Amino acid sequence: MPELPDVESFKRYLNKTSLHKKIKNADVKNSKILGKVSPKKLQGILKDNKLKSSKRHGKNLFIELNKKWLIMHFGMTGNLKYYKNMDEAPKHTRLLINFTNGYHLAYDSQRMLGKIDLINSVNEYIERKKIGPDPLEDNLSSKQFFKILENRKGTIKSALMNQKIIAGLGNIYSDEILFQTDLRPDSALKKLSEKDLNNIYKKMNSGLKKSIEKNAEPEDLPETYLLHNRKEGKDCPKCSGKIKKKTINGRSSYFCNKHQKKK
DNA sequence: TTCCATGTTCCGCA
DNA sequence: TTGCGGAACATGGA
Repeated sequence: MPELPDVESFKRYLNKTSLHKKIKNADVKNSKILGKVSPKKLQGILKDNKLKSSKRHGKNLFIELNKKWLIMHFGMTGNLKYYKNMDEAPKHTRLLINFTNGYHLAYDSQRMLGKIDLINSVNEYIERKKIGPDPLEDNLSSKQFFKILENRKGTIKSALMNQKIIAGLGNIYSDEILFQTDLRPDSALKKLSEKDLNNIYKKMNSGLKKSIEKNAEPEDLPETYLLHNRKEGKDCPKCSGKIKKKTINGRSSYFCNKHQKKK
């Protein structure tokens, strides 16, 4: 799940459910999901604290505490859930925050590919990790978009997925954007015209916004989206073509063999 | 049993 | 320096 629209949905969910509530205590269920912070320190800081505000940049969710920020990355299988009764607890809870009102907020992660850490400054973190601009949060213009892709080698797909170039797109949304732009994911970046890049820019923005509008629920997205048939050999949701699969940058890419052209 | 999965990082090589 | 392939991480569904 967790690409930009999913993390944005987590953020809104967190804001709606968990901000400004007094934390009774917190429980690190599996310390492998922690970065540098120790379970003891994290639990100590969360105890009697409040979640004050939240920010998102790319696939990262930042949650403000007193003078500190909690950073959550969701990996491939991360999720947040706010609930009251313990029988609703998600199966793979790795961090559990218990509020004094009797409710709980669980960070769930089946495959544990995500990370939770404690940092001092959001901007400092983004700079240090060299994370690129967020298309929505940073209001990225088409001009800036051209500029950050300028003089880069490789395929358009790997550029879109590279968090250091642009933050938030993953495997599914990169494929989706290129599907809607009629370009094959293995097209060479330097062969794309300004018009191609402008199309990608537009589809990226409209696609991300549309998905956020629908809380990143795939079933609520238009039937013409690739994600409904993102499997080798399936029918193209847009034309009479068939879906093909190719490994690009170590990830499976899916595209229509008919309406998507390689440049 | 084997393959694959919405992510990131590290290594070796070109 | 940049980019790519492959592997590793840990878990479960098909």
